[in-house]
Amino acid sequence: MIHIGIYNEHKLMGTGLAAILEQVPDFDVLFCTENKDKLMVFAQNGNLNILVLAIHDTSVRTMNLIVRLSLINPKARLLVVSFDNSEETIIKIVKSKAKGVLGREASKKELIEAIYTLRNGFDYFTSSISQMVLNQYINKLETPENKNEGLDSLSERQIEVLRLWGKSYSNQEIADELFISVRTVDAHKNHIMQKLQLKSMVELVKFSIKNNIIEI
Amino acid sequence: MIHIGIYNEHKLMGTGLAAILEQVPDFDVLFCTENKDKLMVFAQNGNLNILVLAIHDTSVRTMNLIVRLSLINPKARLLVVSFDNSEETIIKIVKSKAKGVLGREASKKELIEAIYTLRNGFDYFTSSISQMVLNQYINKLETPENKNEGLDSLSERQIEVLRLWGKSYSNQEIADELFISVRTVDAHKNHIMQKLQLKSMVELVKFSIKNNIIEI
DNA sequence: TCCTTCTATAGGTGAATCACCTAATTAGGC
DNA sequence: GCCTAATTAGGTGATTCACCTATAGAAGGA
Repeated sequence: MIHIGIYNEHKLMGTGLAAILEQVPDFDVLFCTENKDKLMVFAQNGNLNILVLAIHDTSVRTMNLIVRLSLINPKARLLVVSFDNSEETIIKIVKSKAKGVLGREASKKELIEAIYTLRNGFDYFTSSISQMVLNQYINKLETPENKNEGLDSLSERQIEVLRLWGKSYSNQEIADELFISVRTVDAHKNHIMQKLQLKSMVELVKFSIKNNIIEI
Repeated sequence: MIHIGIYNEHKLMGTGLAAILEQVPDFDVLFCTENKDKLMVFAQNGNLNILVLAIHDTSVRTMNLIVRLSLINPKARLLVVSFDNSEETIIKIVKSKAKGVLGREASKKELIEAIYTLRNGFDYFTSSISQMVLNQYINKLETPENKNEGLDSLSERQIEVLRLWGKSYSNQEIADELFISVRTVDAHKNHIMQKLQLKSMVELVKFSIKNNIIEI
């Protein structure tokens, strides 16, 4: 008997998952909740084998939730079902201690397969996802020099310029604010673009949002 | 016997909904798909009474899908299950010809109740949602002048330009893509900025992200 | 210590874009 | 028929972008 818990912010969908799993004789659904606090209590159950987490975003809160769950009950293995199966999201989930990941294209059969696999002590990733992870790994190998793509590679001054620019300041306004020449502001932006390998201002805005420099 | 069709981009969740509905003796699940093209074919089935649509975003594409579905088979009443139950989203869904809306907090019982209600010719909205709609209606009365702040105020062409620009296309590239002059592209962007009362490109990117024109 | 690398600063130049306009044509609504 | 909006495109000057170069200082390694 495999004891399973379900968490889904979308209550109806959680109930749906439960309905699927209850069809399998080996499976026993211990709980199914859309409430985070209740989840934290239920998750401490010593009998719990598998915890199915359906997530709808990849916010810091959500990722922290996964980490916390893996800490409060290491015996319960985490199976994350994610609607968003972009490369970025998958990497985030894998990093956050999940033992298995299913994407939006997963089938009922795959869900059941994944649970058995996790129960047997192995990790499970949907084929499309494992391919993705592999690609990511290969890319890492191919660039021995870490591209240093993140915020860390930027200097304080560069971030400051980016921050003001993100507030819709013009170059002139930024220059006035920082008591430097407009050309310097321009140079800073150029250096940032070069360093981050971005093609356009649109991508720079996206980067800034991802890194919490610009609020949306 | 109520004949039901299910569409959910998240295949697993669609299967889950099917599992719930199959437990009800009165219900007959005709199909359950995550494929838009197949949905379009299945939806034409004359026997179809209820079409359950689980949606994960409120992009123009998704809303158009709802409208199209209501047109190709007016007999099949649409029940939309939305993860996002913000006021904005609900209004969009209601506008798009859906006969019923369920939010993320809906229960299995409510789903079944909603289907019976729709079958009987009435509309169904979760309580939290109907309250919201009411509030919105009151607000509308209070502001006779439509603010027209959103995506709706933009023309198809303007959205198209915005979409390409959001893909980091330069004005010249957009012009080539759409077979128009660079100046026209520029004019479109100016009109967009004016209409939306945006101060900078940064704000335009934010707007585009909020409205699912740019993916992040 | 010297050498290298990174950073902050600022300038040059030409192309592209922005921010203001005007304006013709067309389509839709009242 | 009139009015409004959309699409198209051009003018002009300011601003910014995308390439460079260049200097002074700081940090770090051989």
